[in-house]
Amino acid sequence: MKPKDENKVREIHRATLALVKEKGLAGITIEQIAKQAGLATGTVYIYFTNKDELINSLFAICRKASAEVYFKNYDPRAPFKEGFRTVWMNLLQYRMERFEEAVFIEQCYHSPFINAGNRDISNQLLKPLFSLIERGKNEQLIKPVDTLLLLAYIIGAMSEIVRLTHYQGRKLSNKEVEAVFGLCWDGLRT
Amino acid sequence: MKPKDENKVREIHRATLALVKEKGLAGITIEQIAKQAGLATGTVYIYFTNKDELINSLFAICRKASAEVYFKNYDPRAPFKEGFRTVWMNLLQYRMERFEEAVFIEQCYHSPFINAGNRDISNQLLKPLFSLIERGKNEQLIKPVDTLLLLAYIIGAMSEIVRLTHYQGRKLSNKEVEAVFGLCWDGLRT
Amino acid sequence: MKPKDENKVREIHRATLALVKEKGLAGITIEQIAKQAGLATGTVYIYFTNKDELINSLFAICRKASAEVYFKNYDPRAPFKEGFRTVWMNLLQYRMERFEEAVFIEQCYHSPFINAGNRDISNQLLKPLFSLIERGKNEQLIKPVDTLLLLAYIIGAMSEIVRLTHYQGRKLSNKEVEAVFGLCWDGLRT
Amino acid sequence: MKPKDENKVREIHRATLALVKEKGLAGITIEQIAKQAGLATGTVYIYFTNKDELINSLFAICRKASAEVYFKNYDPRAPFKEGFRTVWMNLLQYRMERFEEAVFIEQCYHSPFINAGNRDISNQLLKPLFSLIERGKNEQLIKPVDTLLLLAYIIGAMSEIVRLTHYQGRKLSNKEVEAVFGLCWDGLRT
DNA sequence: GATGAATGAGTCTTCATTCAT
DNA sequence: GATGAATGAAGACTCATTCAT
Repeated sequence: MKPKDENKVREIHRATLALVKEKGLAGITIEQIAKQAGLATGTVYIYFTNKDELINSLFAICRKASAEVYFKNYDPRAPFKEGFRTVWMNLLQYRMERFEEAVFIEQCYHSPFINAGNRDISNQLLKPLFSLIERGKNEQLIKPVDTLLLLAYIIGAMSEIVRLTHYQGRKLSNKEVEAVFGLCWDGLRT
Repeated sequence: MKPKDENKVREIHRATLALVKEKGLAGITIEQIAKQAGLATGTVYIYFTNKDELINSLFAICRKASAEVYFKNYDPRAPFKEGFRTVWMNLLQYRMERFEEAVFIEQCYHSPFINAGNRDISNQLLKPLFSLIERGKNEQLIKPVDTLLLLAYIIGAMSEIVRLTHYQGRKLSNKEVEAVFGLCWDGLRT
Repeated sequence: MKPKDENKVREIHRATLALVKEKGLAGITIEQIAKQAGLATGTVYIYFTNKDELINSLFAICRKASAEVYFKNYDPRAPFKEGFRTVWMNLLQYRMERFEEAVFIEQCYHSPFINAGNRDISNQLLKPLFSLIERGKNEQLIKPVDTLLLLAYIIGAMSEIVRLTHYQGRKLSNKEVEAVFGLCWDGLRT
Repeated sequence: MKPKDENKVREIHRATLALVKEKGLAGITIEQIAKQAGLATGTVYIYFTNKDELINSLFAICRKASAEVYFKNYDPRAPFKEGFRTVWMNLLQYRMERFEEAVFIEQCYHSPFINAGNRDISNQLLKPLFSLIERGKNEQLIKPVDTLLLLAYIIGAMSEIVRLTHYQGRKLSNKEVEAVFGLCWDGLRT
């Protein structure tokens, strides 16, 4: 007896991310995913009841995984700016390393695949970031602007920069990272 | 292949934008587009040779249209900050009013529809913005950071904020618009 | 503009009956049905939303069509035996001519296709036959046995005889028809 | 291909009969059969080379089994009517108890599974019944009608009555059994 | 030009069968 | 022998595109 191979779930997810980045959600088929993952078409259906569930589960995983990394090395007793910087750097690194996931998430919004429940859950993952910004505002280090707007500002700028460099086929130098952080921080601070 | 009724072309484009926003590129069919535009399926093929061309032409139009609006009321003799502010406001207004186009463009980027040529052309439309930022850098009002990074910073932040408010089902108040401009400008300025 | 061709519905039904007789419900595919009807696969889906509906509609039609023929030339003022004979002959003729329909109906019972509603409706079609037998019982010409049992007796015997001759590749002679009617009538009469 | 555990073969057959009655031949899969029999999918293939053979073997068994029971308690020296009555009652009892088998046989007849050989063999099982009726005709107790027609009459009527009561969810009372036998016998007798 | 029915290649999904454990 | 995951051919269904009206 061969037990269900939890590894295969990961292989399928990985293959899906790669293909969505390349062709978009509109352009992928189960057969392609299977081939990319080194499996037969039917095998995909052992691990997922259908394409919908495959996409939704991947969506949920991507959302959750990112949230778990954001606060790595974050020390709540350190001064705000230092803590913010840590989290910001984590975010940047994660997004650069996992660009495919960002593309996938983006394509999922406005897709017939993602069900409403999944969307809501994923927003809750922003909460820790939300609290962080609130702290900065309480300490009067951050402008007294609606926190969600501030988060959109931070994440939007970062996403676009990651996207740009990705398509330029390069990485940000350390100097550039500092410069970009400077843009972001100067925008936020009082 | 493009006879008289230029009106129908616009109807089809409009229908496509609405549907892509609702269901994503992955979820739309020619039949749906035709119905939404109040036409028969076959009629779409009188105005577009195929789906590919329909999407590509819409992509090109969206790109161009936006570029044309950016510099409305821009006076090159006015001080830099004033000019930048004018362009920034134009950008913001355009994106809020035509959110569907932003979604469409975004979905197109990783899709099997958009051909390489179209992608390159569209980037050239950024040139005026590019020059504007360069001017700010020359006048030492803007940080000496790679201009493309600065553009990504400006546009990324703005896009995300527009998206956020769109999904919140609201508009930015005048005060919020000023606050957001403040974030952006404080980030950029020396 | 080419309007939906009601003829095609009939073609598809006809093709389905032929194939079910040949291969059973278990052995038919939409592609086969389409080919047999001289259509493309997709065309079948213009007239039926799915295989299920195709089978169910055919089931309903077969049931209804038969009921309409049973009482042809039946004169309620004629003596009972004469009227019964007329109906019995109609039944026999119909079943011999439309053997395929009988096979189809038979296969449909115990199939995943037929939905409960359809089953119930079809039973109501037996009502006229039911009344006829009741009349015979009232006139004390027919044995005082549960009417449904009598109907099952009549129809079961007839069905099997039709089936037998069909597979023998022959028709009943006039003499045989009379003989079989004799079996049936002698069983029923008081 | 048929090793020890004859028990499992029976379990698989039993499971198949139950499922065919419920869903028809068109609706069953090997996986369902295995699950119903409490086995793994692969195990079925230890006892049967393929689905075809599974169905055919079950078909053959059902046919044979029934034939063996028909003449239980039949005394060839008893008067014809008594002997016929014994056989008729055996047939009735068997069909009521094993309704599933009747459904299965019926579904098999127009199916891509049953091979021609199996069909012919099964008809030979009717021979004892055939001889019985011939005896009745020789003794001039039974109408001089083609024997196969008489058999179809007897079995068809009985099948339909069993089916009717089965779907009514009830059994025939002793009185009803006598009444139905009366119908049949009065039809046959001279 | 406009229509929408017709087409059939291409998807998703199922399922008989195989095979590693 | 038993298991159930893996396979891939085949079936249901969709949809871009064509074409008769």
